[in-house]
Amino acid sequence: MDNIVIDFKKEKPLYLQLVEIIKHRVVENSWHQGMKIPSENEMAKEFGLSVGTVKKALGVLVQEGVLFRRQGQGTFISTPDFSKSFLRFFRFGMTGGKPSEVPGSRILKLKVVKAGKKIADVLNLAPDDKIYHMKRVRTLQNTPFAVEELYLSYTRFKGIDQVALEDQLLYPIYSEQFATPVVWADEFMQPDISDQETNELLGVDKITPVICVERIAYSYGDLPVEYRQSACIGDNFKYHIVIR
Amino acid sequence: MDNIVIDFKKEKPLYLQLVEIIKHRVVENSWHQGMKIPSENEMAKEFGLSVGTVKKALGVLVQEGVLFRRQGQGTFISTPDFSKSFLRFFRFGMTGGKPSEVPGSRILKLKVVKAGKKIADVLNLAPDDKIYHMKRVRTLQNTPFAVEELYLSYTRFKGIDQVALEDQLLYPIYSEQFATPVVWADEFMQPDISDQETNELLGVDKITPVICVERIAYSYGDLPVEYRQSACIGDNFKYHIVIR
DNA sequence: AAGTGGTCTAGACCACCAT
DNA sequence: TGGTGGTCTAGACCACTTT
Repeated sequence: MDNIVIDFKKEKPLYLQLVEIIKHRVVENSWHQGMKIPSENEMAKEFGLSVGTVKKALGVLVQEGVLFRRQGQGTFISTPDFSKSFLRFFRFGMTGGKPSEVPGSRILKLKVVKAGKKIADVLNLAPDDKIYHMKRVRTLQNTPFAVEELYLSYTRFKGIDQVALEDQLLYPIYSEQFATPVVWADEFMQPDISDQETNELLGVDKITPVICVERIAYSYGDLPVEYRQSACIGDNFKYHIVIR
Repeated sequence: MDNIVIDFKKEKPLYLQLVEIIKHRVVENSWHQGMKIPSENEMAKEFGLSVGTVKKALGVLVQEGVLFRRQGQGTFISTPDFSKSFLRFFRFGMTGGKPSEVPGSRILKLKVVKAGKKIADVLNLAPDDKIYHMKRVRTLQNTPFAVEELYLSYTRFKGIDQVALEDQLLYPIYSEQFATPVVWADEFMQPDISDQETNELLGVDKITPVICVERIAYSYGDLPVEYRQSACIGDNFKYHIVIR
């Protein structure tokens, strides 16, 4: 089952085969986030490759963000970098660029419901499967900036309604209490204008621009584990990219 | 003046020095877009480096998008890739993902004015310097989707008011008629709600979400050559990123 | 001092493209 | 056929970190 050996028949470059093997080990969680992996020399021996080929494979994985390396220490499994997230703005951009404090959260609702067609599709479940449906308001310095609806697989996160979630970041909880680290995510952003209910929850009194962010968060093996819809106050939202 | 030689004293890795030299040649335009550059072997000889080191330098430049390589043919200077642009969406996203036709443009205004403080700052000019100020409506299938204001250095683009710009893409004109290719760009995106004038120009009759995109386009040597503000109908705008 | 990754070399062989 | 980039090797030496 496990392709633990390199195929020297040249059907595929050796360094790309090694890339696949390493990714596979990360996916099946025998190597986990932050962990140090074997050195170049050890892997060269293990797979019968030259050090140069191993270096090349590791270089690819560093480029892809799967690994990071530190001279004199070793090679490690990365955690995902949310610095490009649309939501990140609210944590770092609103107060003028400096990293500010962790946002607060007030839970409005956390119930077990049936997934339904759309959510089931996104989370790769059956429509009749049970899910957690959470609704919360997020704040910075006690000022609300977003209303979020979250959808989680019931079987995977069974018991999360017993955990204190108020003012907590969720991904460390997924990782530490449910053995489900988030390793990458897809985000979609759409502009809209605020409706009555959102206005009330966000404490706004007239029509304002709103940023709607959808995020699908994935764990190892491209397994979708969380679907999230956020409606954020768009007043000061500004997103930046560089085109090269 | 020209750092045409590699310094072997190890103040900096040799391959990074070569990266700088190649970038410099691109910047000063002695190597231009699309052009084939010397082969690995030639460069190794020219600079007294091993082929491996040249390969590494070229690999970095491919990663950065400065070069692309084709086996059996050679190494070439790239053109920038606007596929991540916020504006690109309107060309490719609105009709359902398939590449649709080039957007049309109706010029509303094209005048020479003084830069003023803000534009001068962005375009690296003096506030009293003259600039072109253009305003145009952009359309897809004869339906307006954006109002754009553009600002261009007068000295660099002198005579552009004599060129037929209606329904033309500007960057090929900058490149071919004014020897000023756009090689990268900075974009900022902000949501807003439509005002009266925008509504009229875009043919909308009530308050709708609007996406405001600012773009600063740069030529070789990080020289800012165009500043552009676009107000786009946000109704169907959806932007996607992957976080790793 | 031992182990790590980072740089660099000089070669070999291959796949691909133009002629 | 000759030139190009793509892969791979087996070393050497260096800079950095930990023990």
